[in-house]
Amino acid sequence: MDKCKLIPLDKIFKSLGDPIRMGVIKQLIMSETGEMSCGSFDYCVNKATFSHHIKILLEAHILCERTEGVKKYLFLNPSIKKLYPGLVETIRITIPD
Amino acid sequence: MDKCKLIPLDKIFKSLGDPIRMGVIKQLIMSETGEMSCGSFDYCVNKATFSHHIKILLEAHILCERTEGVKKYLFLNPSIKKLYPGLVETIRITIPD
DNA sequence: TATATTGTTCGATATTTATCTAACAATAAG
DNA sequence: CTTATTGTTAGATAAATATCGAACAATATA
Repeated sequence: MDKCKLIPLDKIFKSLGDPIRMGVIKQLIMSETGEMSCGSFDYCVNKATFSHHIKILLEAHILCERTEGVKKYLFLNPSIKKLYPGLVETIRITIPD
Repeated sequence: MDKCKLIPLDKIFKSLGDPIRMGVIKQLIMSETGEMSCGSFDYCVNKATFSHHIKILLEAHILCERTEGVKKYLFLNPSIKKLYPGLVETIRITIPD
């Protein structure tokens, strides 16, 4: 739970400092259910590259995953919003209405 | 003023995603006057390298500068706090008391 | 069992980034 | 005018990162 406290904020920022990864977060924020399978995101790179970016977000503990059959569903780590409430809000206000 | 709106958030995050640059922001937040000269920061790299990191923060418009004689004083861009109030607060809560 | 779907891993490559030393520029002080 | 202070720039190098194609693994379906 408090594992996120152990993740230096600069590592979190670093993981968010990429347009593709930021796109993932924004799409999750905008999603109805709060979770999306890897293949359901909009992205403009090879799927291997996309997988690489997802891995980075998972390792920064910004995302959590849930496997169902052959699909892997991703969602924002609820602890992040608790520990750094201003972080998700900052991203949210950059999403056009 | 609203020039910051034009800076994509992922670029801002990227500029913050480095321990040295994060150190600069934290030291400014903790400073009495809100501004510090380049040479007055604590850092553990060559001064040329440090200058490089400062440049990145300036280009991300997170910092502003003011020159006085041979010294250059740096301070947080006031617009950042207005546009992204959660951002500075997120950094602040990671600073030990 | 054979095929399709979903996602990861491997190996290679190109780009970006961090870092240093040395030289430089601008101001200040003697 | 000479020297010290403060910070930047140039050039070189090493490390990290992004990217892709191809092969793979696991599950689902026909």
